[in-house]
Amino acid sequence: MDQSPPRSSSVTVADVARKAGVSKATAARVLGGYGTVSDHVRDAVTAAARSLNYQPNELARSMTTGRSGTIGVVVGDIENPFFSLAMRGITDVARQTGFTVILINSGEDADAEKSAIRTLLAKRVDGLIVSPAKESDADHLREAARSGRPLVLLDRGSETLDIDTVIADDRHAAENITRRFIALGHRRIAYLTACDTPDHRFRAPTDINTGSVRRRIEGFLDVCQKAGLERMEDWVHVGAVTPEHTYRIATVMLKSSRRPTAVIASDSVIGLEVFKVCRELGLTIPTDLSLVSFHDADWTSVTTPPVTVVRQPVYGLGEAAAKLLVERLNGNSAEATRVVLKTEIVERASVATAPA
Amino acid sequence: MDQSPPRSSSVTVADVARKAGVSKATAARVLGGYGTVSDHVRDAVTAAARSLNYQPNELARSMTTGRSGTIGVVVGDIENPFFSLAMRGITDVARQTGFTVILINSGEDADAEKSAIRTLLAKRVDGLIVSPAKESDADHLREAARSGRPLVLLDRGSETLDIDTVIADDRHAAENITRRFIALGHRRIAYLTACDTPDHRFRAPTDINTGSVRRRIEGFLDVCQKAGLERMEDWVHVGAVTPEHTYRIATVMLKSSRRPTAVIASDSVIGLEVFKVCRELGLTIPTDLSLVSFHDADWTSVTTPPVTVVRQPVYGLGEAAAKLLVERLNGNSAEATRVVLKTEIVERASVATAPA
DNA sequence: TTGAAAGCGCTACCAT
DNA sequence: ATGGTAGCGCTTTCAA
Repeated sequence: MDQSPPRSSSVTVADVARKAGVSKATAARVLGGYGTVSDHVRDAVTAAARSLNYQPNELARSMTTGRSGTIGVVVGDIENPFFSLAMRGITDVARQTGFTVILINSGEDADAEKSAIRTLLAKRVDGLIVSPAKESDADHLREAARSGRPLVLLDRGSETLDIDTVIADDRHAAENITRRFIALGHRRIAYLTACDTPDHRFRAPTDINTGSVRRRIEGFLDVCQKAGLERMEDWVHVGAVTPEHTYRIATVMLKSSRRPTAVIASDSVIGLEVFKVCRELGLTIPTDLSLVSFHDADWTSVTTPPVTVVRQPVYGLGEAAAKLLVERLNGNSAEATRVVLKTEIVERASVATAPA
Repeated sequence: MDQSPPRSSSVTVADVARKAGVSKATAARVLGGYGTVSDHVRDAVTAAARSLNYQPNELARSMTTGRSGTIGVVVGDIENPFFSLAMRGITDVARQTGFTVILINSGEDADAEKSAIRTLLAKRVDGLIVSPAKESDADHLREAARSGRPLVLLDRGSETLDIDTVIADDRHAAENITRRFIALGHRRIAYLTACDTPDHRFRAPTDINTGSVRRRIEGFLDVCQKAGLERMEDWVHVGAVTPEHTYRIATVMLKSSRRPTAVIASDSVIGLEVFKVCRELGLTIPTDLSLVSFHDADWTSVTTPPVTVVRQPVYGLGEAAAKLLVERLNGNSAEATRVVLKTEIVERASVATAPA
């Protein structure tokens, strides 16, 4: 047919139109798949496009339509299995509905998150899914929500924010675990979280900026209080931001003479580290220490003993968030929804009665 | 000052220019940070922009400059720890160099990958990082490379492709493991991979479309052959595409009367499943079966026994790919590079001499 | 230093 | 059914 097709980047509708011997408008109609064209012309344009190796410019398309077919996602850390699985849920829905995903890691840093949202908005994403690092200053979220681009909060988000949110019933899960521990005679129960406070000490749930974790700690403290356990705030450890930090915190905690007899790990990365420290210190699970971790990570089922976990519907969280966003994009403008997905406790063998 | 700022989406340079009492061109110069402007005018424009809450439209900017500040990434499955870690390396470099990342999952499907690349190109990404599902038909890769947008292949890519590539020394790693096994007296050594063939049976390395895996199997077979082991092709199992598939394959394999005494798992998801099946069948590692897995996943260090792995510099793979891409974007047009990162065998306790 | 005007490639509206 | 044309919001000559 033709010799070497020209560099694709420069072929425009105008070129195709010229080659097909029709107007730019007509060529655009068939290339863009809108309006009405006769079969004859359609074939001619299609042929011309192919022979020129025409590649549409989505940027130009977005410019005029005002829609980019893109959704922006801001997560704490894509390396964390929690987020990578949620991301899978998001991207699956995106693909099915014809959207493309821009991903930005905030590193759980509020400033980075703000700039990420600004960048995404500047790139004219059609909507946003954000897993906010902090909820104390949520002005950028409110602003984003008001920018006209739909915003859905993932896994976090406080009740005070009038924004679509998809979370798990973290509080409920934490309450269940705590009750179980207490029923088994545990009194020294520790909670470990990556969330940090300015002075790395915990005083009250309001110190915690991450909604999902705050709710869990509230549930934990509530149940403890109702059971007559006092000053359980002292057993909440914050700042397990990296495995190294967790290692240090867990080591100090478990070497203490008044060490806990039960531990709740706020995510699987923390749970893994606690497990390792136990080994290192020669503590036997569950005889010496009972352990429950949030997130049903793969490793939890192959350890000896396998560890009891809170299974969160992580993929479903991402999926639901994306579906909700797409609905908004399709014009659903009902008031802000709050989707709460059920968690489930997977009993394995890391929980036992408190040592005497 | 002003009353409620207008909906940000509609504020353009023209609006700012009008408010600041300068021409559109001048306003654009300060807003875009190019050209020269007097301090006085700069201040006026900046003030006007702030009071109107001006948000630049990157789409329009990209239209005229031809650069979008975006790189497209196509991976097999972001849920896989391997890819999520590599992705972390990529996004970190991207952020540092002012780029934004569009992520598409191919699901290891060649057609999906093609359409992903097309989409990305249509969105005018500045460059691409792809982890190709198959290498047999790499026309779309060649075409992408010729489109003028730099392309870097991640973890995979054959020698015949004249495209920038970042991989690990998989072959070397596989050779080492195999030699070790043979030295320990193993003769029935199985290799399990997710890569599949049309009839789900393995005959020769050329059946394998994924470069990294093909290289490993080549290394495996080579060492076997030199050691005088014959028909080791029969011990290569393909099609462990999901945990369920792996479960089935591993179960059949390990229940067989001529079951292997050593297994090499081609990734950590497969390794985990093999570990589970061993448990279920009551096989003791390493007494009954030696196990080595590729990818130093978190779970491998907490099992009993902990499992020996090939540690690949996964984060570094992503990082190197992104750095290489950014160099290209900055004009480096030397000929295609092939970066090979070193792997390391992490000795743990899942390898022993062959059972008698 | 500043301004006017011409595009970037496409869609969308209004005629014909 | 088809063509002409006016933008989208920005950058980038070219003059002044």
